[in-house]
Amino acid sequence: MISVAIVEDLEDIRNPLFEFISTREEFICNIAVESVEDFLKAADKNDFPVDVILLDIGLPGISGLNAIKLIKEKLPDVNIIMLTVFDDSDKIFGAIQAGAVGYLMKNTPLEKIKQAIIDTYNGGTTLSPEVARKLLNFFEKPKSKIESQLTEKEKQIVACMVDGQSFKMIAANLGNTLETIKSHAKNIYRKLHVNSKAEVIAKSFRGEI
Amino acid sequence: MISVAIVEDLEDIRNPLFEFISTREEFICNIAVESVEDFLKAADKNDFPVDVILLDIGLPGISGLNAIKLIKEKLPDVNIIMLTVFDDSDKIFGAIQAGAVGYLMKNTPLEKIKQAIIDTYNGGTTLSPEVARKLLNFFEKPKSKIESQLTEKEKQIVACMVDGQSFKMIAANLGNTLETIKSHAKNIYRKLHVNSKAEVIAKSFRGEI
DNA sequence: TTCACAATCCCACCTTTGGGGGATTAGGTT
DNA sequence: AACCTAATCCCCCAAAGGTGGGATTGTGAA
Repeated sequence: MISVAIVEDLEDIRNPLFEFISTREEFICNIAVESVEDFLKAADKNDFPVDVILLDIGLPGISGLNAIKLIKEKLPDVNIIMLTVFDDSDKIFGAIQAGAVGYLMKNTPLEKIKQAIIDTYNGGTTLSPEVARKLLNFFEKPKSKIESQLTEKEKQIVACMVDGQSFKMIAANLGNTLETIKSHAKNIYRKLHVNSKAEVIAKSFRGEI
Repeated sequence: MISVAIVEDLEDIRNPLFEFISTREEFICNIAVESVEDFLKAADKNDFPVDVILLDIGLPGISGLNAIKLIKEKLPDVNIIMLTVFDDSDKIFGAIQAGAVGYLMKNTPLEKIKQAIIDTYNGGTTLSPEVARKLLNFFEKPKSKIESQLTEKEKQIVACMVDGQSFKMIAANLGNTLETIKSHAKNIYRKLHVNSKAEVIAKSFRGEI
């Protein structure tokens, strides 16, 4: 019997999923929670080892993406299948690199989800067709970088931000005043549609710049 | 209606496959041949554009693997699904790099092959679970051995920081006060020898946490 | 039983950052 | 000439972040 956990904030999705899985004789579902925080708590109390986790990628609070690393530290051998409504390739690659082994759209028929859990448990993996094609495309030809809309100077400043430098340090390093760097930062935020240095750094590391 | 071609030397496999596909109303099969050479000849004479090819990877003469390149020169937009009896990762990667978009074991049930053809035609792809897992393992980051000195709670907060969240947002998401998060942040900075959120995010993305 | 430490919260004070205005200069386009 | 943009700098003010102190509770190890 395969022990399955569900981490999904929307009741309309979590409840039918729980209903389905807990009534299959192949599965047992001791954990069906709405957040990563709740899952980590539940996993501590649970006697059954968790075999497979169905994890929403877009959870509020700790996102499913960041949760993978946290969960794998606690449960290194668990198989994580990501659930998503979007076909978001950035998140797909993030999830894969973090160690997820499956990636399904939420509208996947229940019978296919069942098969995916079984395949995953047996060391296979299930990707929705769109996700699989994205992976193959990655291999076929090195991805063409999206031409950044940032100017040369702005890219330099982003690079300094990514190093963890304060505006003051950036100004010193690039030979400008603090005000100049602040001014550039404002323009960078506008172009990237963000409003903090933290978001710029995150975007940069995700390859979105 | 999807035009499907079959290139497979073994009659025991080719004939049932042809029987199945040509009797589905979704498909038409004008080409069911035993070699790549025959396929290329048939493709010239055929009026129907070929949409999907089921191609044996281990053909005598020109192998399926080498055939991909040849076929794609003549029919650049065709979708090639490889058929194999072996779970041979070298051949898998070769086929993918050459431009195949699907990879199925020959013992795959006919209904799944049907679905794979439809998915492939619609821009998706189908990999058998074992093949998919191999691909994912290729992408997965080797996990760092450095045991994090951060507590569970602290790791959660770092995960939120990495998402670009403000302390206020983190407090709301984790159900704490702002002061609690600030207090944890202080401890995180001390443990990681940094003094800003930006540095924590940078460290995290570099896998140094 | 002490002791350490994680987790929770609070206050005060200061620095950094973000958003809203500007301005000037230099370089190109139309 | 009129216009745009990049790059440089300035001011002000509010929001967010960082630092240095606390306090309390609970758990688990020495």
